[in-house]
Amino acid sequence: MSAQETKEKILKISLTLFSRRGYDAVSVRDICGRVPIKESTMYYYFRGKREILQVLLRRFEEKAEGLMNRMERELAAPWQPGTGFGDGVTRGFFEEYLMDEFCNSILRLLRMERENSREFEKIYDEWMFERPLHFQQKIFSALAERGLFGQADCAELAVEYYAHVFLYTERWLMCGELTEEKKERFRREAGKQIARFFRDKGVV
Amino acid sequence: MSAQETKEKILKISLTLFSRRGYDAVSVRDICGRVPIKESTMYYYFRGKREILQVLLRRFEEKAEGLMNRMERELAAPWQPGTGFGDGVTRGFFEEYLMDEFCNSILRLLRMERENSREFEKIYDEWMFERPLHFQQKIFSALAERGLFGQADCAELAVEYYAHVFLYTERWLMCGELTEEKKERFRREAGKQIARFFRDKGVV
Amino acid sequence: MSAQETKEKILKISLTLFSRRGYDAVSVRDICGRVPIKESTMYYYFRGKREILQVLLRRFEEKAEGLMNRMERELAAPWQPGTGFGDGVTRGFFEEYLMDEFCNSILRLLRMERENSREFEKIYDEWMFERPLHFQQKIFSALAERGLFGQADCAELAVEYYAHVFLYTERWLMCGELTEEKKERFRREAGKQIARFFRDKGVV
Amino acid sequence: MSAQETKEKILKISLTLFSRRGYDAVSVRDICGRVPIKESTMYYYFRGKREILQVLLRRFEEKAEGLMNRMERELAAPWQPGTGFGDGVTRGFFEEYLMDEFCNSILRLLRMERENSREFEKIYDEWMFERPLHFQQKIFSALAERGLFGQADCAELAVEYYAHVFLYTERWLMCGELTEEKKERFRREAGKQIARFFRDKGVV
DNA sequence: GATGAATGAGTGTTCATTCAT
DNA sequence: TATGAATGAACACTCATTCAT
Repeated sequence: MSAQETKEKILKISLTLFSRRGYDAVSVRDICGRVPIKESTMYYYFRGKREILQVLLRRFEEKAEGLMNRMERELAAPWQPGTGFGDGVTRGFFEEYLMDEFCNSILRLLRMERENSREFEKIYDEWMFERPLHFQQKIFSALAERGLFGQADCAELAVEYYAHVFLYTERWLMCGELTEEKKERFRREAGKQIARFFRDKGVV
Repeated sequence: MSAQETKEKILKISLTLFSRRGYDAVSVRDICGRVPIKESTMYYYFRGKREILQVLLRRFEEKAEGLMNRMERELAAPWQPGTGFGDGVTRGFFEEYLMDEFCNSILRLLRMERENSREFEKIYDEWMFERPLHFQQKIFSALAERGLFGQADCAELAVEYYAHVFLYTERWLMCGELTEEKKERFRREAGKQIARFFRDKGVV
Repeated sequence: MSAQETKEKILKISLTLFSRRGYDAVSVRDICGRVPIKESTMYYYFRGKREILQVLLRRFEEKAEGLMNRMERELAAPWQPGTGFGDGVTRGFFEEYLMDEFCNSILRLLRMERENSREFEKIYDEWMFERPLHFQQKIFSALAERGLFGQADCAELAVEYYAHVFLYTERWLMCGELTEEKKERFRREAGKQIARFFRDKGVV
Repeated sequence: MSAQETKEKILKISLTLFSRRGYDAVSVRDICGRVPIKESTMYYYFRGKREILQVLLRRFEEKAEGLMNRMERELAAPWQPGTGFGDGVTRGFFEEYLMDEFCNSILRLLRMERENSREFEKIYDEWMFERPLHFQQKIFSALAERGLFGQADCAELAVEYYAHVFLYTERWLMCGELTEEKKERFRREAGKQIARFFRDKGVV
């Protein structure tokens, strides 16, 4: 195994364990035993347990930032007739963010660690609430501009919409193993609520 | 301090710490240092750290069970004209459950620990999702019976309704200290969404 | 072995090892292995390795302070004819300070640790140079007052006198094991120099 | 940087750190981080950390031996009228030995390490006491031969003389950083004592 | 010449728990 | 009731060293 691979494996396994049991409850022994390397080898790649966490968080913020930007650009592009406008970005947000193994794990980890640290509380709040809500609001604004949606307070609509997404996210995506079965259940139930939401708002 | 008082103090302090930092991150030293008693004294009252947690959980289940039963009985009682039907139970659910210090702490603890244990995952799911949803469905059924609410799929309505409650619960009641300010914010924002919900459904 | 005895034994063994090898080079394992207790037991008596050192230092400062005070009082007392004035205090300084096992060990430890810490440098300087020189100056003043010694700059005389004491202290008392043989050699050689010193100064 | 330069840099930095903190307290990481090279590179130049120390010691012994021999030769040379006989060698002993950065560092290192090792204890004793005393005795013999000094037990005189040098050496040259200020203070205070010494002995 | 990758032994320290008193 | 004294197992981390490249 090459050096880069070893480092990646440490990161991958650490995230898996951190997201399941929380940062503190995972020991360096646990991580290294699964790579497998000796504990002292870990200190060749990282300055300490803490640094693993920091690298993971930095990567997450970059990835999430990139994803959000990409989706905003897609939103600005002209509407492709024949597809529900905004379907693509919604699917992107679900599949590449909430259900993406890496992002999902980080969000779970943050949800646990926010209790111990103001910094993590802030990051969790940003990426679980602020950004998604803000993004959803933009979608509704874009829909309204194109006349697909009645003019309304987009911020409030975003909250109403996101509440359903969040409930199902918490229920199916953020606990236990992220199985295909759970993902499917999330898609189905959240999809149903979303459909109802648009029907209620008079969108065809 | 009497024996009973000591035992209660151990439980109270343990819950406070567990709900903030998680079960594993709290040491017997932490707990006993705050009571204050010597660590070995704790083993006179409890078989071990684990038992403290079990006693707390048992109490919670009894208390929550009792609360739900009491509210269901209230729901069955004839409607007091002049008050919004169901207002009392809703207020009860908010004030005596989600915002009650004991229940709130347990729910936070469960939310953390469910990652480590199937058992806790089950309990959390039951008391954060299953029971509240089931209970909310009963409210809507009761409202429909009394003609205050159009006939509809009460289960689906319950989900739609509870999604908002849950979002605000997660955002304001389940992180950081449970201050009066946060409680007030929850009451206000959740209340607004609930009002909108009933308006949309044609309930006066 | 009683608790108090255990604590004292930890202190005694720690000092022995610290004074030989230096604080850092002595491990908690080393100390506990010789007591003998398990390492975790040490943490019942002391908050950490550092605290052992602090307790030892505090005791030394108290003891040395007490000794200096006692000797100053003796100096103020009327001269017992038939004995060399000041002989008692000089003997006290040698036997109960420089050659006392506890004080000797602490001084050796301080001599090593002063390289690592300004605090220790200060304490060493105080108890190896400042205080002894100041004390010796007082002896010469007292001798001069009683007419046993020509008036002179007592501070300079103290330095001249103490230089010999210090040389022999460093050479025989502050390295390797403090054997009776070395002590005897110190007494003899330092005594000779002291005698010569007084002879040179015209004291009978 | 050439291989030879790298090796010298390793030695120089090692000595600086060893003399400040002691051999054990300095890690290979510390040394290599300051060179800078990778730890593994060090093992190309030296068989291990221990060998660095041995090379330094060997060099010191050669250098000190050379210095002593040179000074003895100077002593045997005919007296240059107009200068205090022996001034040159005394100055040489101070400036090129006690205050020379390399020799000073080695002596400090030896002073620390002699506690851990018989071998170092011997070397320290030799180069801090035996040789200087022996050398000083030769100076006095030479002075006496030339009639500049009353016949006396040169060995005893040497001890008396060296005691002062040693006290000031320990106090100003062997702790903390070896600044110009400290050197100057040493020259001044030791010089004063030496002058007094010769005055007392009737040397003009 | 120099290093990237790895390791076994050891560091000080915290942990939940036991048990005689 | 309560505790003083003790412990084995685990913790994150540092160390000098090795060896293939």
